[in-house]
Amino acid sequence: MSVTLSDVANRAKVSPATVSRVLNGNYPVAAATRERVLRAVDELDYVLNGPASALAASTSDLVGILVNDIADPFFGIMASAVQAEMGCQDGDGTGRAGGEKLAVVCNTGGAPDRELTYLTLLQRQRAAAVVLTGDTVDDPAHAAAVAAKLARLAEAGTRVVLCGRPPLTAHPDAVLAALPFDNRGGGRALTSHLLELGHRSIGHVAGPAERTTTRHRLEGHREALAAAGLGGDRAGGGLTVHGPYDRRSGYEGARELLRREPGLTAVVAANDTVALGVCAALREAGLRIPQDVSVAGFDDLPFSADAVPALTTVRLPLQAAGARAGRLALGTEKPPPGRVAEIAAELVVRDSTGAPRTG
Amino acid sequence: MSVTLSDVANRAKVSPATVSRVLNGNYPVAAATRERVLRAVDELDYVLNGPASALAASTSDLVGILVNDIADPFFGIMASAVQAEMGCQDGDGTGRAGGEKLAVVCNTGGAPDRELTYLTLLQRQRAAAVVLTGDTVDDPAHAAAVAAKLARLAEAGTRVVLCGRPPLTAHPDAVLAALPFDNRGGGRALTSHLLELGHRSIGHVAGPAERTTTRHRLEGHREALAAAGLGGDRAGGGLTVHGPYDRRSGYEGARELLRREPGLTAVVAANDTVALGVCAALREAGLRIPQDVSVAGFDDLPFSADAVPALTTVRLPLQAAGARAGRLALGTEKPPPGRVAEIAAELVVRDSTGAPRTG
DNA sequence: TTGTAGGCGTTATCAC
DNA sequence: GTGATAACGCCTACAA
Repeated sequence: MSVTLSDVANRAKVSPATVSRVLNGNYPVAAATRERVLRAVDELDYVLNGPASALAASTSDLVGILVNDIADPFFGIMASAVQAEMGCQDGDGTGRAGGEKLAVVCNTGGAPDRELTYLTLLQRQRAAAVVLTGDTVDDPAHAAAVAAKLARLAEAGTRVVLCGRPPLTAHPDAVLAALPFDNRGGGRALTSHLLELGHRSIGHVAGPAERTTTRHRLEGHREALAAAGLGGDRAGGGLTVHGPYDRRSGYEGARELLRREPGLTAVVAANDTVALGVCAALREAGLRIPQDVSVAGFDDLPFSADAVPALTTVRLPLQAAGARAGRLALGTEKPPPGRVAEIAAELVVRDSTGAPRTG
Repeated sequence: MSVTLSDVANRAKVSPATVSRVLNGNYPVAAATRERVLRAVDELDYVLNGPASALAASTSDLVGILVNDIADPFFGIMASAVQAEMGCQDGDGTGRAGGEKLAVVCNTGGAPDRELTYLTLLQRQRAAAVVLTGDTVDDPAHAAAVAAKLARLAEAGTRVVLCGRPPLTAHPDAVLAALPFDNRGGGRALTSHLLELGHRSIGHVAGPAERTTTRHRLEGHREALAAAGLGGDRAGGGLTVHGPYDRRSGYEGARELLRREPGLTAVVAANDTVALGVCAALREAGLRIPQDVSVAGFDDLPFSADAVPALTTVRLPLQAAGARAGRLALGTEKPPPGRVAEIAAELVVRDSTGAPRTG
């Protein structure tokens, strides 16, 4: 079969225990012995049996990252940042992977049941940590189920970190740290910006109706409107449509908004991708951006700066947040006081917003 | 500690072996017994210990997916497609969902050593399968190292599939199947298209110099030029610059090309993202697309259709290729004859290319 | 500093 | 159809 620890032990003329100790490195071993063992490992081309050591140590070196949509750079950037923290640097230049954690990214598609399924799978693997990114379904039953699952994971020693997702209400102590994005503040800043430019008829192509992120961004939007004395029906949804986080949703949403209110002078999109769809629909309707209609996105993904016109949006430090979540999951960084640290959102004004057309 | 198989066995008043059998579903068990066991599992909220079963069965339910850059939709789309295939497929019509595989996405950053490190990690986990996506460094030493590693993995029972990567030259039998993209054909089609439009001075902002994909796309480009009688210096690199697969590379590459050859009428980019950067630089130089300069991308990522102007590019069926690779890795689909099936690339002509300005 | 031995939770091979 | 019982490969007190 495959070469085992005792094979190495025999070759190096030591006990299996000693081999285990040099491999794990967290135990004193004589330099000469270690040398001999390492050589044997190399000669035999030995690779540790992960499952066996996970069983014996009752913990694995797997770290799970849950994302809604891996094909969306929003999640890709965070996942990448988390993974980058998992230290791929070999401890002793031997090219041997030392305290290496394997970051596994799990694509839930945003489906509540898949989220739970993956959590169970990770629990089964006795994952060392789990990072949940993105928002979640805004439903008490699902929230409770996830919270319960996370509580069990935490109980079993898995470190749970929330990145860009609101803290748990049910078992708040189950998560090591939560790094929610300030979606509300971002939404408020964006709409305030539009109001300051003079816009009074602002459409909103929001995200999926039942998601926390959608709700928070919308709340920020409405707070800004209310602060400007524009409450009531208009803020209540007359100029709001919902849809998924894709280009098509923006395209169709904009057409629908135009139908409802041809006098529209600005559109806020659920995110940058949706904003691109909005722009396409607007152009198709013969409207110039921003002369006729202003458009704003959210997230500030890399392509937004290159859009034509360059997109006004709200920057979320995805890379930084992911990196921090990764360190938290690894135990490299201390959790913030209260275990919650809100991530600030920053308004980025570019060329897709301007003063409304007069008259 | 945590609840184990024997706890369930006790509660259900059966032996651990029986519990194992109903959980794995691939063994005859009396309906009544199964019922009782399942109930006990539910009541105890039992979750299988993955490492333990992997150890005993000497195989895990992990499937590794290696990608160069998870934040790049090019890889995100493939990874997502592979992962989508890992869903619960019923083993033998029993209906029980047991064949869940955990797809783990590993971000190599395109670095050769990280590629090997991840392969070792996967080997350590006794992964059931490994899917390698994207291209690789065009270096014999590294290719040999990877091939050797893959051979060991295959030897240990891991199913190896190559998706969008050229077949191995060293241990061709180590991989179950290779699905290389027809980068050469795509490159040829693209440049032919430009030549047919009348372009004679075509710049090329290529990918990283030492990668197989870069080489193949470039070869296609030059084949087309040669076929049109435009060989020599121009084809040899006078109008070719290299850089990473990002927007900035396109931006700087285009500026450099413009400096070398102000009379340029077309630019071929390494991929769609790079093409966006090219467009930005061109516009900044006061050039219209495609009236003054035509631009073409590669891959046909979702945003390309929304670019302004919509990008002419070469479509790679990333989603379909990923799905097929996933099925191959799972053993759901038969490997192609010869274990190699080239994935066709299709020219997509949109608005960013046109006839060159006359005079 | 190093060796010995028991156990981690499952699966698989026998019997019954 | 079901129950004992050995592996599976490694970790970790405990001894030496």
